[in-house]
Amino acid sequence: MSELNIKVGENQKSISAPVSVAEALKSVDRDLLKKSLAAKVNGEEVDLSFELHATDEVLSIEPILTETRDGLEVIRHSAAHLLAAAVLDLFPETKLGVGPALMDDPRYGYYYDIIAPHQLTEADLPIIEKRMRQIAGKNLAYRREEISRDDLVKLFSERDEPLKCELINEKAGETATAYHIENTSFVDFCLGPHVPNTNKIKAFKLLALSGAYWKGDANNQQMQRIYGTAFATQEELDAWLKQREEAEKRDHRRLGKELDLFSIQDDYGQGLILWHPKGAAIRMEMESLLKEELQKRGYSFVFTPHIAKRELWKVSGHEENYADSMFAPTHVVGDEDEFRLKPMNCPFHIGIYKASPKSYRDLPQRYSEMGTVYRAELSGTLHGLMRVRGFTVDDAHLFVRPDQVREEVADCLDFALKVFETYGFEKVKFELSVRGEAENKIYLGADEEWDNAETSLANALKERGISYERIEGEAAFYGPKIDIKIEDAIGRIWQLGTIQLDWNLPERFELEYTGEDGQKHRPIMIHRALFGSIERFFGVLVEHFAGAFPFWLAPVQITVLPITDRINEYAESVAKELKREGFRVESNLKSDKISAKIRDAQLQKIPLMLILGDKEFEEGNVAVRERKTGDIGTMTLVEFKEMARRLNETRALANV
RNA sequence: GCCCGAGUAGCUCAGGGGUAGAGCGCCUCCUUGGUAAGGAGGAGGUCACGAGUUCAAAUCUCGUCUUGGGCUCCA
Repeated sequence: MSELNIKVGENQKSISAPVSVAEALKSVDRDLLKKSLAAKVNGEEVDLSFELHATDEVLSIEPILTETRDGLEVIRHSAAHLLAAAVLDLFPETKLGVGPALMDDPRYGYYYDIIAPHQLTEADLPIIEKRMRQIAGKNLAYRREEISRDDLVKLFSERDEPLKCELINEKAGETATAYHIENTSFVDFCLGPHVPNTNKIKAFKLLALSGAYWKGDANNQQMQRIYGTAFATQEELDAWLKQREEAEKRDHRRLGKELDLFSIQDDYGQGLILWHPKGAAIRMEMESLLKEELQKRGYSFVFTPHIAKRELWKVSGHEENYADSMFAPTHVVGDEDEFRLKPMNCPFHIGIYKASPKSYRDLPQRYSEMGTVYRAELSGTLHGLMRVRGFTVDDAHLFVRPDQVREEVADCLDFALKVFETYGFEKVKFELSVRGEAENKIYLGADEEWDNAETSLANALKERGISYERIEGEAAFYGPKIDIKIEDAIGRIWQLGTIQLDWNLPERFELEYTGEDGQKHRPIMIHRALFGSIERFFGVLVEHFAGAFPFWLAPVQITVLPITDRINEYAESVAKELKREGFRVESNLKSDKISAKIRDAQLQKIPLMLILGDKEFEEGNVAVRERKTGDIGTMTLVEFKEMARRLNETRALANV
């Protein structure tokens, strides 16, 4: 028996080897072992059962604890195995695909892709889940095995698991690792680590069923995917389920209908939005905010058509790279020329730039447009306002000299922060996508150009004191970009706009300006959209505010509620006066009781209600109720107008 | 596009081989009530569409359309 030196946290000690990781941890701290699911030995993830052998070096052992992200990943991955074991148990003919943990998808925690002998339906989920619980309850061990690749392939081909064989041949080295849950027929080709036994998986749930292509490729066989999630404790699972319910309540499709904001109707086409008066009122405010800021920042407004000659899309490269997302060409009867609906606005703004020669003094040129574009999205991907076929981009294209990039980008960042702050998005995330190891990607332009551009973007971010994430290899082939993401009121992340540098289109369209030196130079184009799509951002806002828009955005800002019919006339005069001042006002003259009228207004989430009875009429006052606070007291109409005007002007998020 | 679920009144949904149901909303009447639902009556539906099975289909079968969940965070 020999000695082994281990280090766990600050504790260093020597124990006799060989010894399992579990025993090693236990020798340091009993409680620590209880909380551990797996461990990292010198940084490498291993099971608790992993055997440590004598060595001269000091082994650093870091437990992977239940409550950490790594721990959760182990739980979820192990739960995926448990799911597969249950499915195999119930349907022995099943062929296995892959079953990873999902750590960044708020919807699910893991899945397993299978080829099942019959088509599963939602009714199967509780059955499978029940079997998972039975297996988990038996407290079976997850056993790891090191095995030669050939033996493992043999094992899986005997079990008639063609997909597993394919994976092993692709991924495994000379030796491979397999995991087996004891007393089940489940074996997986898997790196691990896993929980030591099934009773460590305490809180899990199956969630959904879907189709999924083998390796995500639509040319491959379609498999059945079972989604589930798992957490370290039941409390966490319950909290997650509750959050999910909350998200459902905020669903913009549901609220859009309840609040009469917009509709999508078969007769008009899938993925095409009809903005109802109330939705349109909100959109007008959204656009006003943008227009104000655009004007302040020296943008020019332009308008461009919805279709253009097919030739244009050839020059721009869309025909070549983007044809699948474009509506098919169309033409005037009897005419040769073909036209296509625009999927992007850039070529039009380029046309405006090219309409007259530019000197270096003219730059930057900043063109902005609420440009409506059309994209032929696959029917199955359409989703409410979030994924549509016709939408409006708060688009702008800046034509700049290389020395202007940093400053212009910095202003875009200010712009973004200002706008999102107004909506109450306190957490805005920026991601800088730069070129990476060009494996199968051909980056356009010289290395020097790229270096300069990437540095300009990074400097713009730094200059504004914005922390950002740098992502290698995510740049477009034509230039680096900054993506903008925001976190909403219930912690969900939405990818919105982007600031993109582009030297491809200037090249394709041969854009020029005359420099100080009298020579022709090529401008750089910056594509810049903050919302990405007005429709989508509107959807995000609906969910963010849960339909309870702040005063300045609310489609109906004020509703006037007379207590009795005697007051109707006064109520109407108040409503009329407020309308004249530019507020969006309704009045409710039905013969309902005041409490019923209030309830109605509350359900419509109208920010301010004016409750008018004999007293108010006689004194010429209004009694104000705020939808969240309730009664906020009586004031003169003049005072009320002043208060409401201030709410509008400051675009206040709270109404009191 | 592909896989699975769903389509019944304006909305939310129940029902189910033999007069089509509820609540909310809408209209009318009664009620005039001070901060989240007063009462009564009425109108409103080819049960998504098309075919088939049947004496009989909203119901069962098939197809179409629409809609919802999803379609490699890589053993």
